[in-house]
Amino acid sequence: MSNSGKSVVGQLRRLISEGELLPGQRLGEVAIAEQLGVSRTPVRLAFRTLEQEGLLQRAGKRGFQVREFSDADVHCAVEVRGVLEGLAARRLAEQGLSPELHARLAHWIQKGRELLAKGFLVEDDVADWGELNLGFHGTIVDSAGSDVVGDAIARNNHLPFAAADSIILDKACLDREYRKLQLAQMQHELILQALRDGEGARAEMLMREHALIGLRYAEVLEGGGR
Amino acid sequence: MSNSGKSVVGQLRRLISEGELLPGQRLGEVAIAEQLGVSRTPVRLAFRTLEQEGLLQRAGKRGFQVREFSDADVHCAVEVRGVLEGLAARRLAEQGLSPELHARLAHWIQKGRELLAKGFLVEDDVADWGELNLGFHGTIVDSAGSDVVGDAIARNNHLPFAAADSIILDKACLDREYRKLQLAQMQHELILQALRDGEGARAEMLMREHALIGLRYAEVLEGGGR
DNA sequence: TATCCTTTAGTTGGATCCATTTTCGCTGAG
DNA sequence: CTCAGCGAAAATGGATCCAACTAAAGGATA
Repeated sequence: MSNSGKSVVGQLRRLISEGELLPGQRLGEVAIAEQLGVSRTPVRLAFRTLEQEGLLQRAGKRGFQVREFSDADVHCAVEVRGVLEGLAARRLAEQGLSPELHARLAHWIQKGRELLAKGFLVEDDVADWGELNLGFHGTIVDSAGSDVVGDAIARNNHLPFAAADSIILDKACLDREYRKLQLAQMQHELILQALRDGEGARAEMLMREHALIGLRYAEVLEGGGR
Repeated sequence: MSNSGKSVVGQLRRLISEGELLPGQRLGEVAIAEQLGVSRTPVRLAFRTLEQEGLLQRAGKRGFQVREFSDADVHCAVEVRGVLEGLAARRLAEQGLSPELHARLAHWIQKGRELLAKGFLVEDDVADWGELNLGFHGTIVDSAGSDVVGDAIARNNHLPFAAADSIILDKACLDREYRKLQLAQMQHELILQALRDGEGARAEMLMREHALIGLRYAEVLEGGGR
């Protein structure tokens, strides 16, 4: 079977985010089980996990259905990530940035500078930006002093449109994406500045605004990008 | 069986929050299954749910263990609730408070006034306050325009010390609790004022500060009350 | 003809069974 | 005496079986 490698949860997540399973669609355990070539047991386990993640919701008294997200939901999910990452940034600024942490963040910022230095984007840059963006954000969140914040962000990121690396919406329009990443890079640098100088409130607000980058563009692009 | 009524998830949650299952303790499926008098299947489902809720974490490659929470975790969890409820309050203020919503919130505030009017607390008041507090907070969160915020808060509230109704720590010391609830009531009234007048930033900040009530007391009380 | 009741089919929750993996303990050798 | 290797037992993941419940469909009666 081709599914041995990937978990049922991951497969279902992919099927949902790729639109194979439509929002509102009712999911039967047996149907999914035979579609994935496994027994009902792992499917039942996966349904519970995905329910907690927010991708599925109970359909009445019987079974689950793919949750559908409105524009307001997307907006809220991005704002939720913003306030949570803002909280992490503020805590980090308040507790002081160690030299090691500063170096780690500066490393990712340097990566961003190099990526944008040539003045335009190529397709491969998208993955590289995703990596450094994940590194920058992850470093801040993991340093907030408790896993609780990171867990809350991770749970929120299970909503496919809410994750930080969903900034890149449109590989076709690399010109616009370049300007977007320029702005994001600038915000990263300002955030590090605020963190270094212990400016908690500024770091928090910068991080919250930073989260909205993808959203504002998504709104302009007529609700694109899921 | 005495467990037919309550779900396995609920029973495990109770066992954990009551200290029957100690933090760091390894949980075997069979052990829990026969302790609860059920088969392994519902236990396996419950473990996945509780893992997502953050009460359990994977113990190496095999099985789960009760997650242990540091003081920093407690602090962070309360702050997370604060920023999320603050987000809900700000959104509500920005979108404007309908007359119906204002009436609902004023109703809970009136309940609070009546409860505190007599100048002291009796034991039964604790449950009443929990109900009105839940009503007030729930009304705001449910009106934020998207279930995403409420879901994030609900997930965070699965951490037993993070829920809004965990303000009441000490039934023995009703005098101190009375002063605490007086403060909380005042904050509720200020929050409604800010919501009514469309003061988004003020509503958010008041809500964030409001979340810290239990925490500040808990710190003074030497980490008591879970 | 419409509504209510009954029956039936399908779906979900719980229990048990089988296979795989991991860990612990025992034994033997250096 | 210690460490490594092997074996056994236990625990977990997956599959299947059984029971209970829900929902839908069909028939009967007003």
